[in-house]
Amino acid sequence: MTRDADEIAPLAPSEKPTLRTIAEMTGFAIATVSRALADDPRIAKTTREKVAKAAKSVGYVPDRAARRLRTGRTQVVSLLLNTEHEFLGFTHEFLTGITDALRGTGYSVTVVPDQVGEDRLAPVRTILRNNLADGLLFTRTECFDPRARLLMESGFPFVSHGRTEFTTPHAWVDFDNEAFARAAVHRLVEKGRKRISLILPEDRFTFAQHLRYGFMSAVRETGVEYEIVTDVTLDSSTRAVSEALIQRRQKPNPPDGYICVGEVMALVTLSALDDTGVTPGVEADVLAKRASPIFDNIRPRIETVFEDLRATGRAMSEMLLRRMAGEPPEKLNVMFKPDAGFGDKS
Amino acid sequence: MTRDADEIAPLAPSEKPTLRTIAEMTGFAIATVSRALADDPRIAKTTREKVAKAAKSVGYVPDRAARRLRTGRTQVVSLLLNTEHEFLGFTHEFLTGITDALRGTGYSVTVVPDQVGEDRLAPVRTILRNNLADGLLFTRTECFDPRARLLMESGFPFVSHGRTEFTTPHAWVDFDNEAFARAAVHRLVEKGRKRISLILPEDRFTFAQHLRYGFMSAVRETGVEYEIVTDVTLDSSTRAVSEALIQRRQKPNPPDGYICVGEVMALVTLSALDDTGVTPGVEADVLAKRASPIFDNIRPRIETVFEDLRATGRAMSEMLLRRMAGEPPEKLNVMFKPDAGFGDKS
DNA sequence: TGGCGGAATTAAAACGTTATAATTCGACAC
DNA sequence: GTGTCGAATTATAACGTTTTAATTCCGCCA
Repeated sequence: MTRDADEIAPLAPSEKPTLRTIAEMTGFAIATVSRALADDPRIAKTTREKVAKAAKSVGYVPDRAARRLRTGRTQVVSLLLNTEHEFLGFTHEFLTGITDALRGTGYSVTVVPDQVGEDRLAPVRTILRNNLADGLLFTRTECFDPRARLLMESGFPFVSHGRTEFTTPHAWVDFDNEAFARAAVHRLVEKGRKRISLILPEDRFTFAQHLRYGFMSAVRETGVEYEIVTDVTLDSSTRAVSEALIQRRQKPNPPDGYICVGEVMALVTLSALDDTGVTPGVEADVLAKRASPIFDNIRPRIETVFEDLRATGRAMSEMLLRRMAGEPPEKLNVMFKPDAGFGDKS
Repeated sequence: MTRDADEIAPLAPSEKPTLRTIAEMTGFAIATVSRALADDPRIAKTTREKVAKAAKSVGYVPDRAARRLRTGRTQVVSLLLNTEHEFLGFTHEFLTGITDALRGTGYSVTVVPDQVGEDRLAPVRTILRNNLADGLLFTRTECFDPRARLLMESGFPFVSHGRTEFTTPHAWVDFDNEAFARAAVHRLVEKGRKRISLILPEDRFTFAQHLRYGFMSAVRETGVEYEIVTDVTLDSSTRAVSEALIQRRQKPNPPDGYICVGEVMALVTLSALDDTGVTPGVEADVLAKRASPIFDNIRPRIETVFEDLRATGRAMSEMLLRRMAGEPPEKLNVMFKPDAGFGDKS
């Protein structure tokens, strides 16, 4: 195999270029080309440059299947996506953040459904066993999330949206729901409200604990009356929630302040108030956490705190990249704080 | 290699099972096992059964990377997802429908961002060139969609959400926006409205044509006055739309009927009316297309028509499976009709 | 008895990589 | 001159499949 000077043979431009193509163009062996493209210092600098040039000229892109077969790395990130219930726009914003952060990294995202009602572990098992991804993102984290446990045991890179209560550290991104709940109570008291109502997520979710804690401590600090709705959760149907709220209003001593974790709850609450003849802002106040900008267009206007899910998705993906690169999880945590707080309309 | 009677050797259960594992267990050659698992009739029935049993007992799952390398098929479906703007819940519902339909097929979905403002062809090119998927789904189809054109030229399986105006047939799923617009006009006239306003998507999108056509023909039939807002489109920011609507109300002869293509438009319209002191249902009426159930909780109540995006995602995926199996696109079309129509609250 | 045909199975190559273990070759020390 | 070292490169095997082209083996006919 003669290698003639500095020239690059202009090969048949027909088929999809492989390492072999470049090897033939440059006269080097396939192994050399592979190494050169990986910028291996054991390959002479001049060689590396020549190879890089040739690769570029034919638009070489490594074959994912081949690389995956050889290395066992998939170049895929899986997202466990809750398919039952969503805060308005959650999926969209979150996914946009993820694809944003992954752009140009060579990783692609696959979406895997996660049914909270069913076995949440099953999809994780499939991914681990069949080696379908190099890393995992998931949401709606539980205090003792079985997925997190399994992934930690397996040493598989993942980032959760929400913390767990395990002692072993893992990567997470979370919103400070404790601060949100606390701020909401204080704001309602400030507005002169006397009895505050809250609907929580199911107990098993970590953020339920944070919300409860923030809520309760602010309630104690202020001495305001309160009630936590018991027969209904964040995941109940809007109809069930609506009925529960309406029924409550027909009993004595109804709340005059509502804290809503998410847009859907806020809309349901507003409509329940409307249906029972209560005017928000007058006889009662509603405060909410929102994840999309549409609330600017809801009337009556209500005060909200913004959870930036696009930024959340971005942060989680960036962390996952670092985990997959081998970085230990200890310092990979981000807590998003509620913005300046209630009262300032955006 | 002796094959002893009917027994299956109980192999070391440690590592991930491959064809080789099963070959060793059963005493057959790897090629035979491969064929047997594919239910190739050239393999003796008894052999196929024995192999199937062994495969099941070790929980064999074919390695995707290897199969992909060998066959060139990726077992992946890509979804081009608009990341700029969404109707509320669109992404969530649509994606849920897709993962629903793909469950158990062995296909997984990857999400690729599609920026309408940028080169919509770029991600398609990447997918084709690097063989990143076996099929493609996309939304926000244009009359002469360059993506559809390229994919048809390449013979690559795809299903679009929305039709094109190409003469070559391709698979699509669409909502009958023409019927929606027509029904909306008629309903508003029925309610006694005299001047009807519509905000359209950008002209290049096919559904803009359908909406316009349905709107205009109903307007002619009824002789009602109308206006199509020109300085603003469905993709304009909510702020811009809001301002346009408010400004219009301050001029003479404002509309008293509004047709809204999507939830966001409806909310913006409602808030603009509220901000200008107009009470929906009294001085004006708002009709909308909705894609999520939250509208039940919007006050004031407005009449809506439901576009089931989950079913849309499901239908598109099922079609794509058939396209990928080699079925010609001629008959692969589904048109979702607006439900019974306006007036009946769900 | 020899040969033929067909059913069942298998050996081997290939897909495009990467990693391990050579191999080449010139420089330099003795 | 012989031997050793190290830098640069390369041959080769392997990852787990599918598929093409053998090969085995048996029954059957002449």
